[in-house]
This record gives sequence, structure tokens and C-alpha cells, in this order.
Amino acid sequence: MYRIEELINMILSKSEQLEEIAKQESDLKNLTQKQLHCIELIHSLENPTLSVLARQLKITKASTSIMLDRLSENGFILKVQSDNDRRSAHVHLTEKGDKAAHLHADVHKHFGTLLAKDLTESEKDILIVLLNKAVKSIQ
Amino acid sequence: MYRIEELINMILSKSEQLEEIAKQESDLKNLTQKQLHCIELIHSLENPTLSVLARQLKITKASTSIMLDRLSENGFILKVQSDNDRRSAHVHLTEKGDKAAHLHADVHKHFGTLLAKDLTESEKDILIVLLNKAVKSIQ
DNA sequence: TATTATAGTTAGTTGTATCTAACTAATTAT
DNA sequence: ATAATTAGTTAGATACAACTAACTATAATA
Repeated sequence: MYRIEELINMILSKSEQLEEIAKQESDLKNLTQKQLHCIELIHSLENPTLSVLARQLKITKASTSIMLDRLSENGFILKVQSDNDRRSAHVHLTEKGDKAAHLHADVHKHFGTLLAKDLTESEKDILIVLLNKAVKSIQ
Repeated sequence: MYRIEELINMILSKSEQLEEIAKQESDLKNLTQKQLHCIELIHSLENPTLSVLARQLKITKASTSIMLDRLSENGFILKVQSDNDRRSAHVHLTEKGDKAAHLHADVHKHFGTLLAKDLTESEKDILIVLLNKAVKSIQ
């Protein structure tokens, strides 16, 4: 019987592992952690400008510009000229980029299913209730 | 009420966040992810040779050699000449390296406590039983 | 309108993470 | 004893992730 921190440890490391495998099996092999994070942020910020993105990533606009160049070359993003401000562009994800943005969520979904696999329906329900109560303390 | 995959997601991202904070607050700020991984591996392999480490990290011995040079310069590891094979050395963690190796475990422990904070004793017990059953499916 | 501020790019630098290829020294096998 | 293997290092290359500083173009302000 594992203690709570051992369980956390196992869950976290297994999830990381699944994520790595999912990345290897897709056409996202060459995406770095930073690039993946950037793509996820573009998704959650819904087509931000470079400046907004740089602020969120807590890096300079120069660094962001270069990172976007690379993501663009590799077909993950597009820059779309803004209508109201001709200096700026909004970063859009391509289909490939969108797929990458969902990698985490997909893995978590799969992982959730895997975790619940051998639980009965009522056990699942109880687990969900307890975890809901537990995550309130970490927000 | 969150679904299981949302809960997983929240737990994983919060844990990452805590880890980042713990790293910033310690004297481990400048350790990269790869270096931290390497240090954890040295710890779990109990003073491996360079070759063993390289095999586990799935990188070349040349790359490993350079990585160890940097870790050594920064005071995380020591190389100790092997007794039986004069070609090889065993990598040992310094006190600082050992501290780094425990970063993950410490964060997980803290995180476990945090998660259980607002649960009653019996809720905790049930959660632990259910998680134990659940993690069996992911091993 | 002239000044100031903002959006983004480019050039040049530093440091990490990899690789391959070529090497030395020590060990093992023939 | 010679040949083959293994442990580890060094040199040289490529790519990513950051930075600062200097720049252009556009927008906002005084």
C-alpha cells in the first residue's frame, strides 16, 4: 500500500512517460518542451499577438520572434496581419499546431481512462468526489 | 465538479508549478531539466559509470561526458576513480547534488500533504485505497 | 505636426544539448 | 603477445533558447 506522496510520484512520472510516448508516436517528435508550451499558450490565448505572447512566456519579444519563426518554418503556426494595427500580427495555429496543442489534454484523457479502468462505477464516483475536494486545496 | 481528466490536468500542472517554485527558491535555479534528470538518474542508479549513465539517458557517451563536466564545474557531482577498472570512474553526487536529486520527491511530499489538507481522516484513507487500486492499472 | 511610444525584426552573443569522428588508455579475448 | 573491445575524452558541427542593442514602421499623444 503506497503512501499519498508515492502515489503522486507514480502518477506524475507515468503521465510524463505517456506524454513522451505520445509525442514520439505523432509527427511532433522534434517539438521541444518550450515550443510545445508556446503552442499551448497560443491555443489558450486564442491567437495572441507576439507582444502578448512574449509577456505571457516571460521572455523578450526578440526571443519570441525567433521562436515563432521556427514554429512557422515547421508548419505549426501562421502569422495573420491585424486589421486595426498594421504593425502587428496575430499568431494562428495550423492544423498541425492545433494537434500539438491538444497533446497534453489527449494524454490526460487517456491517462484518466487508464486510471479508472479497474475501478467499479461507484468507486470511480467516490474517487472523483474526493479528488474534487482535494484539488480545491491546491488552487 | 470536474471530470477525471480535468482533475489529472489540474494536479499535473499544479505540481509542475510547485516544482518550478521550489527550484527558484533553492540554489538550483540554473539547473536545466536535462541536468536535473541526469542528477536524479545518478541518484537512482547509485553512482553509475559514465557508460551506464549514457545508456540510461539514451545519449552518446560524448554528450554525457560534456554534461558531467558542466555538472562537476557547478558542484553537483564528483568523479571517483574505479578500483577494479582504471579506465572508468563512478559518478557521485555532492551534498548539493543530493539536494537537487530530492527536489522532485520533496515537492511530491509537499503536494501530497496539500492535497489531503481539507480531507477528513477517513476520506484520506478512502482516497489512498482507491488511488492504490487505480495506479495498479498504470504500471 | 512633432514627439513619444509600441510592434516586431535583425544582428550578434552566450550557454546548453546533441551529434559524429578521431583519439588514448586500459581490459579482455584469441 | 597481438588483436579486439571498452571507457572515456576532445574537437568540430548543428540547433535551440535566451539575451541586449539597434533598427523600421506604425500608432498615439501633446
